[in-house]
Amino acid sequence: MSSSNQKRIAKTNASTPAKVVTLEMVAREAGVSPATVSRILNGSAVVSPTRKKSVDDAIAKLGFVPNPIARGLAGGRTFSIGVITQTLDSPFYGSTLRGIEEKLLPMGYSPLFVSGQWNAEVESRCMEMLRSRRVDGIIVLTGRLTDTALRNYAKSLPIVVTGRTMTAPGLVALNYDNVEGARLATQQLIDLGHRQIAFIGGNPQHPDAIERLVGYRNALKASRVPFDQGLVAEGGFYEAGGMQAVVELIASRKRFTAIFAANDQMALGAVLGLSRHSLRVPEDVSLIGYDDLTSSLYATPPLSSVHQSAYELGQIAAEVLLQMLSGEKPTFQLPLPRLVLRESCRLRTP
Amino acid sequence: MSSSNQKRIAKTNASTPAKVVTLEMVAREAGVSPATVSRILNGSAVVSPTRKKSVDDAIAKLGFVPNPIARGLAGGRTFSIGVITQTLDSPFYGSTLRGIEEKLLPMGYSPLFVSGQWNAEVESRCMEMLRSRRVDGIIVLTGRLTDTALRNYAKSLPIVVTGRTMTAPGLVALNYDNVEGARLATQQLIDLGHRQIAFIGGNPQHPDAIERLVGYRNALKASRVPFDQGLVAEGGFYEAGGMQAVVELIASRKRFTAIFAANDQMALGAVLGLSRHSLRVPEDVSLIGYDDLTSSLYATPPLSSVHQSAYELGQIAAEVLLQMLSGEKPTFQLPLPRLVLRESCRLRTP
DNA sequence: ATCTATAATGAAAGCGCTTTCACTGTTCTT
DNA sequence: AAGAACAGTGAAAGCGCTTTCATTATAGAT
Repeated sequence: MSSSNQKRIAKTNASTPAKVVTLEMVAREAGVSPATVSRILNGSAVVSPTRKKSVDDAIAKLGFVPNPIARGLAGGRTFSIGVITQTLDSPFYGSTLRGIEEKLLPMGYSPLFVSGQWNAEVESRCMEMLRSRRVDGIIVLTGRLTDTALRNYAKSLPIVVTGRTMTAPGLVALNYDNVEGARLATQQLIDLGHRQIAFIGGNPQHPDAIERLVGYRNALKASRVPFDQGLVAEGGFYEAGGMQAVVELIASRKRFTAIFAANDQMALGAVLGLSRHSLRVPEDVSLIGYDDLTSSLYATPPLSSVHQSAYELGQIAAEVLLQMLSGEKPTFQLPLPRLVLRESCRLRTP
Repeated sequence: MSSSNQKRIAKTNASTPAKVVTLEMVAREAGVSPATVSRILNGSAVVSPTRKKSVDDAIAKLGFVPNPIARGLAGGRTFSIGVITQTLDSPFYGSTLRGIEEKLLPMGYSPLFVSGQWNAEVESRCMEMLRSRRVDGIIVLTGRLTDTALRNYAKSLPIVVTGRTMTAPGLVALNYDNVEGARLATQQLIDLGHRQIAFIGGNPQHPDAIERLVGYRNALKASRVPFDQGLVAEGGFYEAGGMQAVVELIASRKRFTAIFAANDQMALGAVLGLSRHSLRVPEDVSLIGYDDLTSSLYATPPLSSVHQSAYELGQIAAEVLLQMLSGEKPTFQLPLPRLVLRESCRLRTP
């Protein structure tokens, strides 16, 4: 920061002649003390209706908007919520961010989004940054921090974390039932007559990936279909990996008539991989994905998928955090995963 | 905000026993005045090397992190940048947000993302919100605000806006050359022998949509291919619209052998629409999209598209704003749109 | 009617930083 | 060698709020 910098700022401000209305001006206008105005603003004490009225009038007349910065300094509350997402451009979490924003803004809170990039160290830095910005609470979308680390952060700040199952004081974890979702998808393929069902998994360190594999295996076992490690490939949760996984699967000469991919992005990549070998979906291979992205509805063919509303997840996370901040005991109900059948899977043709 | 709320907060803070290191503690530790520490932090005045050293040591020893809230109140600068995007879950702008974040964070600035939802009124509210949060500058990603409105906001705050061409004091506009990009795509289809080239446009109020139509027409004119209004359909920039547009085009019984879609999402929808009528890409219809989304690379077939880096756009926008904030004259170079040829278009088969 | 508990208010002290202002030494001038 | 100019520095006054604390007015108790 050069000093010329500072000067320029000063100049910019000068060009905006004292438009800002302060609480003190409201107090003077209403003929009360600043303390009274503050109390009305925060509902932190009872104020006589007479004064309340005159203050409200003054606020309206002057168009007063409280300065969140000053509130933050004085009161310790900044009305901002830190949100650690992993990448800002994820088709899945993007909707979650939208859900969070939509719940927060009407309540006067602003989200502060930062990307952890699926990296515990980066996430820690984000945490520090958010704390230094004095956010009132934090929402963590999955990520790679250890439960212990989170538990620790939760000592100083209310936290809502998605994508894991754990409990700790000052922390609530929100998790969709991945095992059940994966079971549903696999069971559907079994019901369609498929027996050689390949599984394209995500990053094996990722809890979602692990749980979905479990669901896949559970379904197989329930129908006495033997599990075959050779039918499991890793796709890293991105399109490229899904495509690569299919290519490897085919190269291994393992027979399969269906694929369950642990997310839609990999499923989409798989479609391309299959087509490279002149295999069509669903004529030659049935396919089910996971997440039910908006774009999956318009894939060719439209992709069957396990729906879990990312948007709703965001809304719930925000709501829960708001409840924690207001001292209520958080209550919530996560929707169950459900299978959305479209055209990417069909009866096995013998 | 109930008073129980306040109490709860107080309690939460109490459980974090005075971990916060303040500038004053650093000053005491280093044996200097707070003013000196501040000057070192901001580089706002020359300080003797001796004291600088001892202050730096004290900062390191105590692990001091300046409180941006207090800085905001005292200095008028919050080191936060407002970013008005339209939806947080856009596959295109998502990358832009990432680009912005990556440039801002290392410089000590934090982005504050808000969604304008392609609605001028909502955007105005966002603007007010950002101003009330005292952001140091604002980046607007396209949006629907009038140029006049922006010009006005720019009087009190440096602004960078993308997706339009305009000039104003305190404002810089960044715009990709949509006309040229659309011309490139259309020309390519013409070069491949196509003469009946349909155009699926976006929302006709959207400048991008208008400019891309112009580019399409320019290319036709340059090759003396007559323009046919019947080959133009509107797809609203989403998959659903792209699909719908194709369905209508087919229903109108207009012949066409190629389609240029004004963005990839519509192009992807178009693929599905075509397949509904047993038309394959590229065998029966050649297709080129716009934006070159990551997912387009893994579409089946991989989609040819006009590449314009959303990510880079974000980076440049952030950089330009930073330059403005430091009083420099902003310099930048927007990359030209370029055509990325993949498998969705081929020579016309007569 | 007198005393105490309670409700409603204002004065004033910060929150953690920046910035002006005034004050010392130094280094140049001439 | 004496005065001017300047480089470093600290004291102190805020920034716009919240929150204690003390004070006064009012209701309730005896």
